[in-house]
Amino acid sequence: MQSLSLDEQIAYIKKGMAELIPEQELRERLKPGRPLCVKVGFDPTAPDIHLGHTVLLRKMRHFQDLGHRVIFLIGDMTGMIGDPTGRNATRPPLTREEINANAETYKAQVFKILDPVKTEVGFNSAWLDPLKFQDVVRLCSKYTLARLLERDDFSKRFKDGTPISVHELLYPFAQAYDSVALNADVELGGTDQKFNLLVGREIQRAYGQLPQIVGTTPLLVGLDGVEKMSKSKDNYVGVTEPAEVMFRKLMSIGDDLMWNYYELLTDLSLTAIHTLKRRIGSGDLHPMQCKIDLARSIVTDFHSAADADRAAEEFNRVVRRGEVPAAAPQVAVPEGAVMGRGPDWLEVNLEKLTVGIGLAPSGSEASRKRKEGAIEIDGVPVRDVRFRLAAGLRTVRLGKKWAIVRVDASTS
RNA sequence: GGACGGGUGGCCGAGCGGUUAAUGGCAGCAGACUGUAAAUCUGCCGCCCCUUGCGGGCUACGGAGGUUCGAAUCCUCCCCCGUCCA
Repeated sequence: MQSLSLDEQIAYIKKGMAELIPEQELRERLKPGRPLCVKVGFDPTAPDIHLGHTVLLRKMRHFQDLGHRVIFLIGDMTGMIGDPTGRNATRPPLTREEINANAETYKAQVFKILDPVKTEVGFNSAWLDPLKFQDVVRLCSKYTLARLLERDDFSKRFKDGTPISVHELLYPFAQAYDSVALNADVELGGTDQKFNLLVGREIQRAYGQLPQIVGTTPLLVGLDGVEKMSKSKDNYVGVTEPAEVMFRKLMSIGDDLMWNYYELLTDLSLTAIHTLKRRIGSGDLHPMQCKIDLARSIVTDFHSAADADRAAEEFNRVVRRGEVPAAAPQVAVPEGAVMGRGPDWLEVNLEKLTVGIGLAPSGSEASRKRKEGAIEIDGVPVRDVRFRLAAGLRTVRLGKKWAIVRVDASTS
């Protein structure tokens, strides 16, 4: 990787990046070939990582690939302030215990992307804690209120009359001081972090350092193709989800979104991605195959190639051929569903059965689905309430949910 | 402290005394179609019971009371949220 030309390095870095400010400075600093100090701060609030977060992590990894030092900085001190970014209200600060717990969760998930050997994990309390009041005053003297109010959320809240506590104004300085403490060459963050990252440049300058280069990564669009990926929108893929689930979720994205994901969630170069596009255009590559490859690549990152193969196979079997999933749970007929018995059969109430084995959330829902003909037993839609199940293993399906039901007539 | 406006099902948002489990949109679920999808079309979209019926019951329109044969719709008090004036 280090044998790449300067242009190639820049291209590698710029791929999937929203902004690089300023690119020319990065070029200059890359020239001597010394490892740069790349700093990325993480707010220890929401440690449940999904693919949206991995865009930034992947970019960090790219810097590692190029031989640079990457600092994974946990903002334990700033977490106590509560980052006002994107908030229209004051954020409740976290306790020490919460912060520590979240930091651990982070570390457990983050190394699926980052190279653990090349990653330095740090806490900004290390240098923020010992600061004296006069140090803080000195830090604050480097910036003006007017500039601070340029920031969107501050000015909006100020105009609207929503309270802004003074300590919130300090947040960008704390973050900027991190850059000073580390003498960072580069700081990365999401596009929403742009303001804070840029303050870092000014403060570093004021402390006689070379201002850091700022790189922002775009927000990842969620599976729905519209809103940004977020847990609350339920359009996300969590990095700890099982391979099969990840695979299936990824296959559900629209074809257009696939290119965006290729750019932000794989290490393929832009030229390689273009080749794929061209091959689909010429009919040489099937779009579905292309999406399968994407899903496989992402699943491999968080599990393994073998898991990805298994997931792909499972996808083929269940979704494309409509066969029973390997992971379909095997369950007994719930007692409450049994209406009658024979020597080699069991008569069940279909609605109670589907609820009892977890395919339907409520009796009413089961009843509706039954009337819609959505309940299948051994591949045949069943609309009868009372249904005779032959002894043995019966597969019951309601939409995407499956269960293998063990029908044991002999036991009374 | 004062003056208005508002709180409806996961969300947005109609309804303003009676076919109202509550229009419509979004989200969701199922079915059809397809290359998995997306898009499109169709049905569903509170819970429970009986069961295959335009069945029965319960709960629901911020909370608590009240008026009425009957209230999400009217009245009273309370809580909460916005806007404006002090």
